[in-house]
Amino acid sequence: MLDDRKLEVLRAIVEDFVDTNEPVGSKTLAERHGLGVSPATVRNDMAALEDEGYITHLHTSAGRIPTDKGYRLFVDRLSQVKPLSSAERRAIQSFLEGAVDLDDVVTRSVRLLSQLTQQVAVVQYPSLSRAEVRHLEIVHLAPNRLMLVLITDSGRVEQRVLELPAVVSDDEVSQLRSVFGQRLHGARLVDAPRALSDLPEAAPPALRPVLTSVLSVVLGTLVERPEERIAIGGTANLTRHALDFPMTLRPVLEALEEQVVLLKLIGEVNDPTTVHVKIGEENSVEGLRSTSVVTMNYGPGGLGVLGPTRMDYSTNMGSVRAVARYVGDLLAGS
Amino acid sequence: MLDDRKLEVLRAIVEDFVDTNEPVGSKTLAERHGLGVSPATVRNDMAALEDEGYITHLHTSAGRIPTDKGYRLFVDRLSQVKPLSSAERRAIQSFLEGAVDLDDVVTRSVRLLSQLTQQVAVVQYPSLSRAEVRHLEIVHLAPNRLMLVLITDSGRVEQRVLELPAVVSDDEVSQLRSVFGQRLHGARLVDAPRALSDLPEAAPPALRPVLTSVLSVVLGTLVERPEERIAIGGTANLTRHALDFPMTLRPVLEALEEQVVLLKLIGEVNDPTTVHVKIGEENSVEGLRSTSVVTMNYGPGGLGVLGPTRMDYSTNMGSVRAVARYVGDLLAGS
DNA sequence: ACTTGGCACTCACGAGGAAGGAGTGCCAGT
DNA sequence: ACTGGCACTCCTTCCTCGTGAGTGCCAAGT
Repeated sequence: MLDDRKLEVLRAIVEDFVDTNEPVGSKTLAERHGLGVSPATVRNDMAALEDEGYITHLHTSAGRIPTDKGYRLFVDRLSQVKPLSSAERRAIQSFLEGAVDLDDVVTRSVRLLSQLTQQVAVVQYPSLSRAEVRHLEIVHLAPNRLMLVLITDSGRVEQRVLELPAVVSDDEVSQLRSVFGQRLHGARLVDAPRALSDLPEAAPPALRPVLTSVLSVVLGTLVERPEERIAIGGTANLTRHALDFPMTLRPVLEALEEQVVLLKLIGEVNDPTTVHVKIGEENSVEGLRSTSVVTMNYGPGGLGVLGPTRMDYSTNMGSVRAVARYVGDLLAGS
Repeated sequence: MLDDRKLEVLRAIVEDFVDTNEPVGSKTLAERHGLGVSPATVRNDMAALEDEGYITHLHTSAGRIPTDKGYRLFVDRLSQVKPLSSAERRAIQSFLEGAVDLDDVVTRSVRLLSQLTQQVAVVQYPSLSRAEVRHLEIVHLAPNRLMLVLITDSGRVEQRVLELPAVVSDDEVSQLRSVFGQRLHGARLVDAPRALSDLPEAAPPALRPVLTSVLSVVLGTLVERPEERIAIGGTANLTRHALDFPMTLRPVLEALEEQVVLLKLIGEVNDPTTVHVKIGEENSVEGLRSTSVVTMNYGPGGLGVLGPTRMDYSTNMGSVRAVARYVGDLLAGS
């Protein structure tokens, strides 16, 4: 059905359209790309491609533009992830190496990605659930008030304030500290419930009420529904491609304000080691049906970029992959 | 020069224009607002107002619209901060009371403000410099690596990782901990340099090298250039008023991505107890010359909203003031 | 001295129409 | 299976013209 030349025509259409943002006609296409056939032949191929749903045209006498299905085929079979230039690699490296803490790494990654791709960039903080506990600090804020500060191996710091039903002494707090410290140090957060399950019985009776409160906070807010954080940047780039958005930017901007949506974007990844692309209607999020998302995991979290379906997939996939790898290495090494 | 009726005409123009987003003409104005004079009279007043620079028109046969100067006069002399309805007050209260930690307070405030005003909301995290130290924790991550976790009275938590030139023992770390703890507890961060100035001499010689490193990080990164954080939300609201932006949203979105710019917006406040308005050209930030900003301090930080100059100043000022007060109370009480 | 009705003038805006042109689909020829 | 030719579609651009909202100014009224 789709012989090699038809695929070549599709590739040419996608590349031309991405480049010029104008529906591409048979004549210009046959000229510009060295297909070695006449416009008429290209027209026939185009008609076939249109029958299969890979391209459309807005009205009878307009050029063709790729459909979501067309982009999909292009990404899957016709394009390759484009490696970055060595200059770009160096830029990434030096830019990310300057980061002083996790917040900084994430912030810089967002900037970097949005500047490299000229799209909206999204970076998830390392997920808590898969993280290892490096330190759990219990701070005695007030007689009946504690603050838990959890530090993970990826450098993330989470805190929770906790009101106790009864007053506790400094001494009891340091007992708590050592008990939790011993049990949790080096444990992964998902394993915490198991590691802590027999705590109440094992502890001295006097400590139990406090211990149970603290335990429930640790398990409840840190393990069961760990707070996922996400950084976003480069929203201004949306206006750069404003022409590509059929209606307005409104729904897109609205969707991008929802943490849940962003997590969904980044989280829906099957294979954690490759770049992943969602195109237009493939997005489960209403309001992002006219956008494409390129994502990848860097290990304990994900990152990616979002832009119009008419984007340079090869390059963007390259950038996302490169940044994901650098960030992954950076976090693993620290 | 500007008698009462002229001022009344200006108010009517501003209110009408904010309401309808259409240049307002003498006839409709004389009808809709009970001015008790004929259109011709209104026209004369308009001509006077235009001579003074309070209003303009885009072309000869179009209605009048307020200039920045006109809005300024309106805000200063013709409008009052509009108190919120009791329903709104209750909504704010219940919405903010649900917050569990500082991050949550800030995030919720941003949402709240952007929803109340239908504009872009900006909330600064409580500034570190004015904050009191509640706790400084020193965590021994690795033999030659420490993490400092600073907790302030406003609930803010800052961390810094610190590489030491030499290996330190757990014992030394706990000494450090107690030394810093004693000196800093309850001190304001701006007073830290004084409180810590004689530390190296007072400490046991063996501890000095480490102590100096830690000291320099505390002073350098936490005191001298404390990291200001800012949360922003409701960007999608910009598209709601897209018609009001002469060019595109681009420069506005770009400006909003700069932390520095946001800080400038919120920071340039003289009187910390009242609502503050910057209108159009009054904004020192290029790119925000077509926007107005309504801000107020809530105590250790500031917050505000940003929108087109054509905004409902009375209501927005009311919302900003109300939220600032609630947030201020909330943080002071915790 | 201020206010008012009248009146000519300006100018954005939308409708209607024609010319231009890019691009298609189809067919017959090689 | 490819190609050139050709009629057709229909978007785009440009023009014109009528309409109406709104103004500025003047002379008359209070």
